[in-house]
Amino acid sequence: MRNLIKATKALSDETRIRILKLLLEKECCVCEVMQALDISQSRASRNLGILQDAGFLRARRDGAWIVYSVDWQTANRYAASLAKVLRESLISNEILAQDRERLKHAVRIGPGCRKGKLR
Amino acid sequence: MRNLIKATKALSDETRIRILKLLLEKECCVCEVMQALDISQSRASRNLGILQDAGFLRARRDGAWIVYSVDWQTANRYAASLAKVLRESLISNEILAQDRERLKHAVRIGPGCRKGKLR
DNA sequence: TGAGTATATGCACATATCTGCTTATAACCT
DNA sequence: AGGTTATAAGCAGATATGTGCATATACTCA
Repeated sequence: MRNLIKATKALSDETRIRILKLLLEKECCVCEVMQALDISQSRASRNLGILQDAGFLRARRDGAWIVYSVDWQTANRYAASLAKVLRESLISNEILAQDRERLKHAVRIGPGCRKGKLR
Repeated sequence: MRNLIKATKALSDETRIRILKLLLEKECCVCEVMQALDISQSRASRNLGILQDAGFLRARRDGAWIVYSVDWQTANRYAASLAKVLRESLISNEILAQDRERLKHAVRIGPGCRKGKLR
């Protein structure tokens, strides 16, 4: 029961739904997520952490970055079930379309990019 | 998106999961739910209302009682999807087994029964 | 090894959620 | 019609949640 609640709780927040829908398209590092959703670094990191803790995501290091992706082999079977539902949901949502669009132009240069520090 | 969040939020609470699992077995009135889960009347009523508002349940009057049941024809398609997931979940959960057991002995005599007013 | 940087986390605050208690509502049934 | 009763809802208090800001951590890469 605890696992199920953890999974549904994780999915009961708009920011996290947007993140998970994004990652269902393509794995991302934290700085790509924050650019795609146009949110702060701490907000992106924290919500990625919550999704990971709930069993939706796995993280791996890739050079300087930590890349998050959907964990279909998760230990939390409820997370996998819900991820499947989400995959078929919100197909033509405008907000999510914007997120995907911004992701196209996102670059892996770290959180500083949002402060105009594009070196 | 709002509908999806409403549905997941409704399912991110243990009391409501217990109620929905109970109603997946058999439709119930409020006083049966409070007896089965051993919770207060206001708590039962409020959480039934939240589940109904989220699209999981429908209510109909039956004599003196209002009977809640799972709404498979709900306007919120996400609620239906999640209800399907829940139907296959928590199959051998101990708490839910107890709820079902207490439901067997529940009677439709209203909320007063918990205060020893068994006339 | 050390400077630099991507990510995580502590803290504070605003807001939301859940519950019990109490009272209001509404519908039945005589 | 009116008393009775099942259910809903207002209120207050405790707890949980989401976020920004600032800082800590940890890893890379020269």
